[in-house]
Amino acid sequence: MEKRNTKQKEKIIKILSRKENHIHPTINEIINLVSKEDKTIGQATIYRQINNLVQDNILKKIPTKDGFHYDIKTDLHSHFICQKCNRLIDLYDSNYQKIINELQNKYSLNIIEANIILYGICEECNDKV
Amino acid sequence: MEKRNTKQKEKIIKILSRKENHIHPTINEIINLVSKEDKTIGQATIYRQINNLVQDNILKKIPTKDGFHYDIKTDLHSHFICQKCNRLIDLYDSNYQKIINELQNKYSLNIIEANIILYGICEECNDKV
DNA sequence: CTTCGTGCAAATTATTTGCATGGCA
DNA sequence: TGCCATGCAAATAATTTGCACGAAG
Repeated sequence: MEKRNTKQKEKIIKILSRKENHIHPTINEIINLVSKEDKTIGQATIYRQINNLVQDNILKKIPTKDGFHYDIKTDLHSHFICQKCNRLIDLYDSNYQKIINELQNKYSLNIIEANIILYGICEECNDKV
Repeated sequence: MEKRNTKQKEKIIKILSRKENHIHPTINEIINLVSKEDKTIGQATIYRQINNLVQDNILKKIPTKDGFHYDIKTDLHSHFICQKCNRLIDLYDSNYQKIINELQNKYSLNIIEANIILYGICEECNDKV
């Protein structure tokens, strides 16, 4: 599982690490972000590196109804997707861990990862009506 | 939004309604189930009907890391996917609604739907080690 | 009778793979 | 130097669409 450090990999991580890019991009958005800065990086490389980063637990792969999004943050939180404006918003709640613990005990599971996605209408879109 | 009742649509609903098929099938599993009983139904029709049923809230589309699964049940519950045996298990917990309500208030959201997916190792696979 | 849903095949989109080459360790 | 990661293009997989026709209302 030894992985090499290439300038392609470093550039992808660097771009995804920027605060302004903490937008849970899809693979296409990642391809666009990367290509905008370096047109020489092939998209197969981006696919391969993104999959590597997910395997190495640097990125989290978030399945949604609209396809996969990627999140570089790793602390336990959930996501809200507005069905009007399509924004993806991070939600934090102190009770997640409690619920997960309860479920672990109740069903005798070993829970490693949680994907909690809520769909609805966000505050702004609600106000606009 | 008027939809016709065709024998293809009826057959698909009938098959998915059977208890033994409450296995959160993927689109491919659905295509197999349907084709096994009626080879004359085209797969484009199955794709189209499944999407209709999701739109009409008869089926729930569940995004997971391994692609979409479909669930004919509609009551609030979450799913657990065992990363060893790949089983998808339904989990029920009375606190979901409470958490969702809290998040609604805290973030001023209008939450319409929740997708909660937990990944880990199930009891049986844990015991096998 | 009119219009929608269907089956088929082709088109499109998304993702993976084979291979020759250059770059990292 | 040896081997892995890359870029490119082609292959494959997943999903959607165009069209002529048959069936539902």
